[in-house]
Amino acid sequence: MAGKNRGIIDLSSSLTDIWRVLSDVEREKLRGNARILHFKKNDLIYTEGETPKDLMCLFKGKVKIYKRGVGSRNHIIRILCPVHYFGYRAYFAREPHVSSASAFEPCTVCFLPMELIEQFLRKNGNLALFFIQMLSVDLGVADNRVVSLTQKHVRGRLAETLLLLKECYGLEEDGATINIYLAREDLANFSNMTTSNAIRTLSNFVNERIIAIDGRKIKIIDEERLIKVSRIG
Amino acid sequence: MAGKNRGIIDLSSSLTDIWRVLSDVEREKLRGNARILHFKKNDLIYTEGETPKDLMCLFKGKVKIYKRGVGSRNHIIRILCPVHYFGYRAYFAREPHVSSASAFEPCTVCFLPMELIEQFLRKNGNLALFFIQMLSVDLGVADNRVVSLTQKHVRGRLAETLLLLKECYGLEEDGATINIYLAREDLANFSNMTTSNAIRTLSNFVNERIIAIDGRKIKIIDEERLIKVSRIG
DNA sequence: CTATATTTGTGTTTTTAAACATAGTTATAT
DNA sequence: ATATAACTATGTTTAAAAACACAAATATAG
Repeated sequence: MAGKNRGIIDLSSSLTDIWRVLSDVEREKLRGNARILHFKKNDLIYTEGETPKDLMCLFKGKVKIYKRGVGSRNHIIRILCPVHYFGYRAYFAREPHVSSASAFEPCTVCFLPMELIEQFLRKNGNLALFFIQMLSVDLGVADNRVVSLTQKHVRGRLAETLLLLKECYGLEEDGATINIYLAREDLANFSNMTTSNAIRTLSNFVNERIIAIDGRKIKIIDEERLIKVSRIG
Repeated sequence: MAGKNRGIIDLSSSLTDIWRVLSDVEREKLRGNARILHFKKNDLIYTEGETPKDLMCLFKGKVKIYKRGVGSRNHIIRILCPVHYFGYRAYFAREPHVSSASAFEPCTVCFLPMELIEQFLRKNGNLALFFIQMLSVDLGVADNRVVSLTQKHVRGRLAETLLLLKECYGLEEDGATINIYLAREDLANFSNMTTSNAIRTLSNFVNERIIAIDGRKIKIIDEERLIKVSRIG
């Protein structure tokens, strides 16, 4: 795990979701145990097999959660934007991490000891519900995603990924360009296809005037079509 | 939702996991609100789009949780054996069911109102942890499964499924036959392949003396090989 | 700023799995 | 008990995606 520097950050405004459901005593205790780390582009935040110790909260930057697959093919499980919590599932399941997390771009992450969190949530029903809800939503997303990834064709999968990226990271000032700078390989690993297929399919979308590309920047020209392609393949 | 008859069943011995973490007051309240229903083979227990109302606990029988996919292709997300809880995820995520549950064979299911459960777990940290753990384990399983289903080849996926079935439902008295009676179509839907591919690949496994089949009954002859095939494809 | 490594783009070939067709078999309902 | 429907088995064809190859463009490190 790389990362350094203790930033001067207002926890109460950054950890909003959790902060809201904590008591004053809990807040104080948490404040004293929070560590804030910075990661450079491509830095590993945690990795498969590691023992989970902290609840992590992405304050700034973009993160991918991914798994080693067959051969050297990675699979991106999900992508994160601020403010989202991660890294806690494996702790609760009492098992090592089954995935890795790394920074797409420079990130600020807050680390909170899971032991403390577990201690709190045993007494604090709202905090417990907070985790139950996050896990429940993520499990629902996973259930839906597996059908898309296994049953849709390449075009449908890539279209879905582009829409997810837009959903997660939003658009730039032009109201069309997806606000993330991704290698074709990441696009492929998030869409269950080879890099060449991602490149080729992206080119096809350009020819069909569904998107426009400028290097790694992707502009959505015809969202209706993209949604349709995502649905029917 | 089909089902009938109020069975005479000892809740305390059947709901062991939850029962253990409840207070006496909670137990009494739950006892008064539990409904026990019986389902016939192939009966639907709940279905996609329905509003989740109950925590369900499988007392007896075998259940599949599945999703409608592209075209008429279903995807089996997971299979359940007694005693396992299900149907609560969507309630916690505050959304309709994204999956359906149906009975592989005659089943006994206990229904507990989710409102009551949520009310309890807000005060009862152990109950909250119980759900957090179940969700965390299931999410980890889902994360692993998606890589298998998307990256392994047909042989590897089917081998993995056979091993999962053995894990879940165990073996018959002969110590080799998997204790479940499944159509090839279900096998296919659980392994992300077409029915013909499930049939063909099963035949191949028979020719290779990895398994033996007698109608729908599958006997594992060479588990080592099956594990190897599951790993390397 | 330049050299080197990585990524992107395209064409071609090969492999894998789906789709289709059809016959035989087994369940199921009446 | 028999008719009907559903499932299983196998061969053949077609389509989709992976693998491979290589040139061009672009990042990145020193």
